[in-house]
Amino acid sequence: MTVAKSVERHSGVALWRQIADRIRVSIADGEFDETGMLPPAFDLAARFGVNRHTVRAAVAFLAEEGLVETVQGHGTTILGRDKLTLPISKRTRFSAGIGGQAGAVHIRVVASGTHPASNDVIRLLELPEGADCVEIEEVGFAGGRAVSCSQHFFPADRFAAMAEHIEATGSITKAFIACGLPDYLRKSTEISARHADARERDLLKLSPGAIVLEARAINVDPDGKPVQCSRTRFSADRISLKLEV
Amino acid sequence: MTVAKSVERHSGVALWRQIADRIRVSIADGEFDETGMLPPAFDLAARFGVNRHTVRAAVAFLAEEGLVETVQGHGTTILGRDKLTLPISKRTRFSAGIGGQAGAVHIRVVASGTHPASNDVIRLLELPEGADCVEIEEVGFAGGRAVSCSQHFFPADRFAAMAEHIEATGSITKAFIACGLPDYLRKSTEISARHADARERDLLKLSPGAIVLEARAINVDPDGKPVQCSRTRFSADRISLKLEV
DNA sequence: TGTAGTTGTCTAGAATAATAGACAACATCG
DNA sequence: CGATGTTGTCTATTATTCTAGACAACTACA
Repeated sequence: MTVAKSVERHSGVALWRQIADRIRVSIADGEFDETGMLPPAFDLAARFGVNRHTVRAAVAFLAEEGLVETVQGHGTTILGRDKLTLPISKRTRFSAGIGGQAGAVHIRVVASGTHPASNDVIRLLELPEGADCVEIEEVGFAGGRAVSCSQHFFPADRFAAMAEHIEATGSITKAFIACGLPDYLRKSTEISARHADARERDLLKLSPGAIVLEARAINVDPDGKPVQCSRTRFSADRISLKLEV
Repeated sequence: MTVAKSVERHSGVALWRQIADRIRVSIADGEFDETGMLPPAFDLAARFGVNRHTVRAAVAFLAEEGLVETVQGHGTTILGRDKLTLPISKRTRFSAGIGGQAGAVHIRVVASGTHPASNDVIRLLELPEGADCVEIEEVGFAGGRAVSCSQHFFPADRFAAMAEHIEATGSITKAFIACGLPDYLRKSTEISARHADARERDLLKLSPGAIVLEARAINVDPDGKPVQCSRTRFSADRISLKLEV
């Protein structure tokens, strides 16, 4: 009763996209671990019952994602995609946590602004009614790949210049130091999992249906006063979280 | 910092499909609850920045799914999509559990056969080594919609004719009676959630990325002897499970 | 009854996706 | 070097998707 499954035509999803998605899960399943390479485009075309050019489009898409690398005359190599592990503890730092597992680590601000804090943010940051907050949306990169996207909220009175400092240093820890806060601690972290929404798929270059780990965190200064609340979504493909007690 | 998100071209996903998916979540979010109807095709086309015909394709797709119903000259009505609740207890019966919440309830056999039981099935059904089992794949309907698909395994010695009886009666309970077993009890149920695979999407008419609830169950006769083990996947959109202790 | 608002259908054309084949460019290995 | 196997690029053709516009068919309401 096993059902051989090929690509579906007229499904509203282009063949190359279906094939790319299936190759991606085959890679994740370790199907090509023996050789570390994808089969030749011609073989893949036969397997999926499509033209070689269609497979080429799929593989090109995966190459753009950074999942594979193809070199002319040689073949298509599967790049190491070991999941990064982000330890979460009292002293969680994105860069330090990921560093050593991946090459360059930095974050890039995609949007920022100052505005009156919402009720949630007022509660989480223990702000007075009507206080302003700095909101920053940022994408985290490790080893050249986007692995996370976050929304951060800081009290506007103490951290008005966070956005500039983050852009300059590529690190929240360093930006805190620049704002006169040399140390901070993780007060709480809540973790959930769900489907990536359109915004996350866009920022993290995920496929439809991809799964994200969402961590909602509050950081406090050494006196226990909240300095940051944030909502970070990690691509579940690329990151696993390790809770340290 | 809100980001207006329109449809993506050249993404490998047809525009009508993207639009259908977004309308589906808008409905789920209650966006059209005031009127109970979709906006006119012309308005939707403007909202998504596409042609009216493209929206029509999306709405036709949703209509085929049974999510909406459009009538000429009037508009497109959103159909009631209250989730059905299936109580799970010692005396779980699909028909009886769903009945009363939805109109016609029945199951349809899509495949069946008798073969030597796998190791898992031998263990679960407590069969002697090398025994045969009857395997049946079936889709459950409620109110005209497919809500579940299942694989069932029965000991072949006692229930050789299950497939015929199920096809004839549309009910497992009745088929058991026809096989001389007037009563049975639920021994165990394990529940998990995951993405629907291609087979499930096909049988249940689900979209890519849809989520299924998977229940693995064992039923026993009044003497405690296993008579059935099964793996049922419910469309998480359409069914919720209620555990009764 | 008639008017406004809506969906259904038809035609046609443009843009995109997929197929097909030929050959060039490159890597590897004997 | 030369043979083989691979990817890259080009052209051409077909199929599908999307756009565009016109008008018919239908509903609802005054």
